[in-house]
Amino acid sequence: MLQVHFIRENKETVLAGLAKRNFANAETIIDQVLAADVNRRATQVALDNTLAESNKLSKEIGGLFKSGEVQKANLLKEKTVQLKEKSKELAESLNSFAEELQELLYQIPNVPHSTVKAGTSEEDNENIFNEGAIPNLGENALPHWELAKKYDIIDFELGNKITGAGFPVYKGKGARLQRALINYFLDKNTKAGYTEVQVPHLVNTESATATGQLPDKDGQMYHSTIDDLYLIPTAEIPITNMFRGNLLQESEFPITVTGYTPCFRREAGSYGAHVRGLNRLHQFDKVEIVRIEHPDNSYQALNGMVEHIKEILRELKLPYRILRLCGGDTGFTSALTFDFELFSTAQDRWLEISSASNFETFQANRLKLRFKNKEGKSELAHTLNGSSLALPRVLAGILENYQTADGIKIPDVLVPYCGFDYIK
RNA sequence: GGAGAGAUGGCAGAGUGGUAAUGCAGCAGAUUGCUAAUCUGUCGACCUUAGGGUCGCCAGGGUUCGAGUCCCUGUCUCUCCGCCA
Repeated sequence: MLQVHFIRENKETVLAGLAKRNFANAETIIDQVLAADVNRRATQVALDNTLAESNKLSKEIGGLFKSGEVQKANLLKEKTVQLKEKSKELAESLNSFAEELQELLYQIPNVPHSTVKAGTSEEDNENIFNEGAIPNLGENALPHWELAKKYDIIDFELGNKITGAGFPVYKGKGARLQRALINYFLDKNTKAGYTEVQVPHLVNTESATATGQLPDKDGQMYHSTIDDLYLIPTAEIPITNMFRGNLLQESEFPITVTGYTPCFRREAGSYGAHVRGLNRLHQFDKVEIVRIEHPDNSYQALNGMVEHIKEILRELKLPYRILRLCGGDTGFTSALTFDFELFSTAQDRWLEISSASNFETFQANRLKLRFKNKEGKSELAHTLNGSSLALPRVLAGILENYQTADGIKIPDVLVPYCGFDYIK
């Protein structure tokens, strides 16, 4: 959520930013925000003045009672009754202006960073980095869902029986490889200074709202209505909300946390060949990194996250590219997002495996996550997160890119974690 | 699930109807021959900035001229019991 005073003081910047996202009716909604803001403030001033008068009278009445001047006191009492009615009306209208303002602000996405290009869809994303050799697999290369069946390591039908589509069962060396990846990722992250946590997999409405999944992505999360809890679509929610409402000292920066969780997504509206196999699941595993940063350092921190993820992919020897998302493809809450995609040779397409974003103060505003700055004032912190990494597509990439006539070769760096070097 | 206790500023912790003590931490300044001590101010949010004003003691209502304090509803935490991995 953008801060009202930021919009008030930087209207043109906000409009230019929203234009890069192709955000419809930006001007209209910004004007509505500004109007609601003016109304809210004017009403608050009127209310404050009424209450001030009322408070003053109450003090006088107190004094009169003490000195025994009951008649005078009763006269003043009548006056306060009128003031009370007036302030009640003003309070109600203040509330409705504040609510209106809040609802409008919830609809406005973050202002993209200056380096973000305008664009409407993934077609407009900028490819800014490529690394890793694309293997030559020959004509008999199989997509991962065939390999999974051939070596009996992932059972999609079994998942269908137990739950439904998009809930695979990993078996034998498939399960072991999955666990190896989780451990490997967590080890890499903790070695880079991230503190490992295990967090709840269900969150309340407040948490989901603070990181921006609600109200924007309502319907994408599984919702346990009886307890009003949501299954997490990403560890970003519980981990970032660990710090909700906190007032930090500058010396506490940077805060760096990593955690492994399953992620649950309804993926309503997804269909077709692109959702085959592991490409799009309702439940998948992911290791996440989250940073809370001083505003002056957040972009440097984002670059650090990108370098960190690069190193992991380098070690796994997987061919990948980095995209800087265009305005239209950047998430609602993000100011700048880099997507990592690995190349699946057998499918001949790029698969998104990580997304690293700087949210600046957008989440912090809802989280009320602040720090004391050098002037002793409270200031919003910056929040960032990235996947390091999402499991299923990395698994798909390994199965497909490492397939040989003798079976699936395990990347060297994972062999100690797996305890085997081939899946045959 | 049953019973009891509780929720106050960044933290700790007073305050049972008259308008939020105190300590620690933070920030600013003063002073002193010195890794520090001492003193002063500041130290929640919003509005307005010339003063100021308003709100704020878990949330939402109510009583009252006036509520941290009294009443109602809800949420959460702790203790004990029950159930259970």
